[in-house]
Amino acid sequence: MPMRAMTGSEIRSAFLDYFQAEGHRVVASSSLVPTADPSLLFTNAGMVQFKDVFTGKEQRPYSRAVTAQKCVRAGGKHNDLENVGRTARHHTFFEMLGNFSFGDYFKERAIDHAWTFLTGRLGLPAERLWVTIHEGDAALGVGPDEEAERLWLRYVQKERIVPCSTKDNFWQMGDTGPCGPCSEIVYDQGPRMGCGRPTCAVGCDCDRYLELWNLVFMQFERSLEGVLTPLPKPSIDTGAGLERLAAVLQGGRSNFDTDLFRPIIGVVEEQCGARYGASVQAAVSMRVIADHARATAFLVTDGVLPSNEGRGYVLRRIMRRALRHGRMLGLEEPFLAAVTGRVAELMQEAYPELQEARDHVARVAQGEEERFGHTLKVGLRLVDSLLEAQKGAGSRTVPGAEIFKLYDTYGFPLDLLRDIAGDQGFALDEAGFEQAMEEQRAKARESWVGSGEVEIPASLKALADRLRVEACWHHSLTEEAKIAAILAGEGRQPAELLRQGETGELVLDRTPFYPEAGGQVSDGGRITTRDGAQAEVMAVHRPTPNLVLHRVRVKRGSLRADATVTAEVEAGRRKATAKNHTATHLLHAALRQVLGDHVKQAGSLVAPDRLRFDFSHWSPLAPQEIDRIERLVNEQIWENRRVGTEEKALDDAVKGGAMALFGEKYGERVRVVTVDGFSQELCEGTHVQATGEIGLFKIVSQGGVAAGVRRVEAVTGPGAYLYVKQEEQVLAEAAARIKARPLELAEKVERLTESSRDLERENQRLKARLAGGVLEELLAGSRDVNGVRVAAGRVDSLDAKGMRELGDRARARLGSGVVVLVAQAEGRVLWLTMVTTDLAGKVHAGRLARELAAVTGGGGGGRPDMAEAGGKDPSRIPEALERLPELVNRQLSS
RNA sequence: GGGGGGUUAGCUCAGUUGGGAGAGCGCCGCGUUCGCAACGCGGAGGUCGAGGGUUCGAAUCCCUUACCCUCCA
Repeated sequence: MPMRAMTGSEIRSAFLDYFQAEGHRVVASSSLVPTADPSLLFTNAGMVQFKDVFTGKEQRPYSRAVTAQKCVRAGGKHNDLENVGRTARHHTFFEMLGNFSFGDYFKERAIDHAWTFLTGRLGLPAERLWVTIHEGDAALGVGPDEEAERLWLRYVQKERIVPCSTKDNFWQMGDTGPCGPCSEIVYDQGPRMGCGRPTCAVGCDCDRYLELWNLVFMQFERSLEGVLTPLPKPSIDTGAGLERLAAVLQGGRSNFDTDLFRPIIGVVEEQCGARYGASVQAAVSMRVIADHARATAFLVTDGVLPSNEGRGYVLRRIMRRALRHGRMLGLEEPFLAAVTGRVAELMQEAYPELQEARDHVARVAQGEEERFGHTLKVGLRLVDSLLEAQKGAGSRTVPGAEIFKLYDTYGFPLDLLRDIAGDQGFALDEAGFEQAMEEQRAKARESWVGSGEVEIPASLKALADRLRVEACWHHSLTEEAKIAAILAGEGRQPAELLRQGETGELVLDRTPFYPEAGGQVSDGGRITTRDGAQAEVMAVHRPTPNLVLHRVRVKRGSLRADATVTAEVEAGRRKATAKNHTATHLLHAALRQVLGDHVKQAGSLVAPDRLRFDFSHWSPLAPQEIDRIERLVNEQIWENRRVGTEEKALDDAVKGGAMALFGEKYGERVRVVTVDGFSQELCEGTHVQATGEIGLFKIVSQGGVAAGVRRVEAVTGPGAYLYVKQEEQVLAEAAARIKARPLELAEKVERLTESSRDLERENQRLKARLAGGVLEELLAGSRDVNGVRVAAGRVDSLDAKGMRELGDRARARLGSGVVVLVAQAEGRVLWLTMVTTDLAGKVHAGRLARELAAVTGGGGGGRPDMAEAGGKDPSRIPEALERLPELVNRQLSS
């Protein structure tokens, strides 16, 4: 027996070492963001990165592998988020240890290895281990897994081999594909950890019987009809949770009592000044924070940012839950970054990327804490006024609809609302809330149409399986090729012939056309036959690796399947695109040099006329930063650095420092594009041979795309020249208009604005004086209508604002009366009517305005004391004014 | 993918039947003070996210769109 329990780190190494010694390739953990699998939110098991290997779609140069895989389980089908912290075993982030056989060894070796490792290397007492096997399933047409039972009997007594149902012990990847029975190794932690019920046994959901390791025996292929046929070369997929192993070996009651978690909890203890375990509630909060901080650190490191949809939303929920528990511990100031920092320190040996991304993670954490703080602040205000209103209405219950609105629209945490309302003696209508919630869920489900994956039509799938296209785009622009297939019509059905004027898609056996990929747009060009037929290539794409589709329009003649054609790429477009693509790599490297290593590509467009680059970065770029980036890129162009490409193994490429991007799918062999001494990136695109060809690089714009993502657009070569030229012209023209030299432009504009402002003021003064005169005139011309003073006048020199000011002054001077102003401006009529308050109820300004405007061919209205109206016929203004006394009089006498 | 809410001065935000674009803080100037803070007076600063429509008239109503917040999937 070892004197000291193994640490989590030691268990991980022991596992990898053990299987490496047994002929397994140690494969690095894949990103938490699954590559090329839109159906999966996060990597949630060790086998995810080997999916295509199991189905045979992908080949690897090894047939046995071992991994320690980072996993996240949150959101999606099994949503355990609410359980984390309350139980001993639930986590959002955990590490899965797994060994894999791809058609190599099967059940016997898998069982031997698992047993030997647990009892031998880890020293777990054999008498505490139980195993489960699949009991068989008539519906599936599968009998009990007697083979596994026989093999287990070599190590365990029959009493400790428990048959289990399909629900627990039969694994399948999806509705179709590889599947098979599983066998689990269970550890008996003893009665002190159990529920004490007489029925307690393996499978009980208490903590006594702990599932340590799941062995999946992939031995069948499931067809669409649900029929299982044996696989010729069955495979093995296993998974053991590192946290559980550590808990068992270190003798703790929970996964949180291991060295994987205690140091993280320690940081939380320091932050809030309370001891872990002092109170049950506080302990839950500390566990939640520790767990969620791990998930946050790993997810952000793998390129996920908190947002309001998809993966980012799950991350945000995890982070906010941690923050909420922080507040429950009395932590009001940002604390999460300190905790994620500790996670990075603790795990850096196994996951060096954590340390590299540490500052980035801290910034993201801090940003989210600020945003959450804001959400709470706004929410608290709303809660206050809501409770106030309820009190006013004499109610002591908060309606479900209001709770829902707070939660749904403003993101206010329900439990916090419960606390606040409770303190003030309010009850919550939680049933009403649940109902509203259920309605929203139902609505969302209804509209759900499936994941964003584009379905490939069956006809294309069949074609792809049959064909293997030869890609020539990296070494030539013109190729002799044969038309392997033609697709035409709405359903993209195979066709024999494509006639003049028709559009369709061509499959060639070899092609020089670059298909749209990695942000680079596809080539254009033409396809011709010897007998003079000609088609224009409009777009090229590649739905599967074996299938390149050329979208064409036939200009002349017709194209026939099996015909021999000449495929010719438009060289100018290709060249311009290549300049922009290489420039994109230079820009990416320059951004990282100037802004820091947290800059990661988040999206990219490479077109012939421009390039667009999205990347993770927190603040807008300062003008000086843009200058430095632009200059750095241009310096590389002036240096005329060589651009080389090279094929190598993915591992070697990454070790050599090449930039690999998340969200991209890479095979075992990758293409590395190197700009000597400056940049190295995995890339399939087309590039220039030396940076000098780019000519000139100019950033055209920069802006934000989403929180934490910035976008830069730039042009190169002739495009950049044109851009600069245009700016020069605009400048020259502007300068010419104000008779200045371009260099003096700023100064001269400054002087002009100043003088224009002076003139403006002078104008105001004159207008005011003029209005004074007009005012006197207006008052002098006022007349009595049935005991009411009516002042009316035409003021064409004033605009609407001036009229209102004049009207106000006239009304004040009048004390009691009616003011009517009318002006003609740009062929239209503008009316303003005002009535002093003492006449309210006698004369209505709105009605008066409407009636006056009607005469001049318009309409209008307003408040009883002030109204505006318009019209279209200025020639009738005098007529309208003449009718004014009559109109006023009619209102007075009605 | 589907809901809810938002976008108004440098910042935080008001702005109800559609009819004067505002407050607080900040900034500049003047006053008060030995000086500072505070205070008083004055001032600069607004494509009311963008585009279309309805109307005599739109920050306000309708449609489209961008972005942000938020919930659900």
